[in-house]
Amino acid sequence: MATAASNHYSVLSTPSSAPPPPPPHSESGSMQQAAAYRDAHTLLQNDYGTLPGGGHPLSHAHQWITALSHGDSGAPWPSSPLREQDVKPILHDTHQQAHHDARAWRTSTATTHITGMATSEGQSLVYSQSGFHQQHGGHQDQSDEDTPTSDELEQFAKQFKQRRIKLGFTQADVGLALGTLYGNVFSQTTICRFEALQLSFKNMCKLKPLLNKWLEEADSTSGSPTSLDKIAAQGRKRKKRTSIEVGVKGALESHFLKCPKPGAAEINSLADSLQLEKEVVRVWFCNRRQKEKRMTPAGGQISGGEDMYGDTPPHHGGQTPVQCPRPSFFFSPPPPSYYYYFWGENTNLCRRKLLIC
DNA sequence: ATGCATGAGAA
DNA sequence: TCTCATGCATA
Repeated sequence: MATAASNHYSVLSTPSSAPPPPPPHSESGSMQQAAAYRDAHTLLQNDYGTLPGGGHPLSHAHQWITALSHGDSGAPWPSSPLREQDVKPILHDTHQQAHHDARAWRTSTATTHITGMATSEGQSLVYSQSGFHQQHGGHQDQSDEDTPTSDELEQFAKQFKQRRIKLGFTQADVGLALGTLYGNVFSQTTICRFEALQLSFKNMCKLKPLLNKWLEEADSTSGSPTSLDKIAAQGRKRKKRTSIEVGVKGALESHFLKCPKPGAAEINSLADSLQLEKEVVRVWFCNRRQKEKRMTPAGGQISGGEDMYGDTPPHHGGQTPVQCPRPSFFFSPPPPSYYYYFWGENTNLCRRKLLIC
């Protein structure tokens, strides 16, 4: 089953050699570029701005590529190493990031001294991953230079989102703007995750300065329209997204609970029994683990340690890693359907609860 | 908003 | 082979 990838790989190619990324020109008016671009594209693309999360019926820049795609059957995906789309923003700048990782996320209460606007902090996200404190020991302040605390990040994210929406920009717009402004393009996805605190702490720290700059730009600037230069899409083939069936997914979840880090052999047999490509299974576990490490779970709350399955290296030692072959009590054999429902979106939450109990 | 995927770098 | 940052594609 598992409606695996239908042999169709979208090919995104740009005939002409894609024009180089926007030069790090003056920052001033650059902001408008995105706006202009947005306007222009609003007419061409469907828009994402209408996302329930608070989007505006604006545009949705990053999908401009799809418009250029043209079928190119056959060839298995990894044929073209030409991956320009995943424009890896090479931000070497922003302090090579401290050692802290996702785990450093929002720990205890911490100091919530945000410089930004007031946001009803009534929902305290609880993506605490155990109890790690960030080293705001010696120098704390976050400006852009120092490592912000998770609370600061949280506040900033909220503030950012609010401002962004007020200014009438979509997440995609911002992503593009970052490209025109600083040469680092980001997708709607990334901006979205930033706002939702679904990135690793480290990643959040890296993006914050950029978004902050953008915010300042956007705030200050008002008119001056500018050219809309942007990065053109590059061609490449991408495996069509595999759609894993609910049932299969449940099975995977089940295995994940027992062993979040299955070995090759295990993956193989799993893939075999579930009738999935081995690679798909492998990737699924990778993504699942990654998801587990993010601070904000789907539901928006969580509050446990990250290493419940002890996959993390000798990091912040001391913890008692729940090794792979963990006691299997709750995932005995109730009817699958039950499980699916049980896990749903809040796998993290559920699991933690269970673990705590 | 999120699931599956890619690729660089690390282990 | 994993982690991590990131994004296309899709719900």
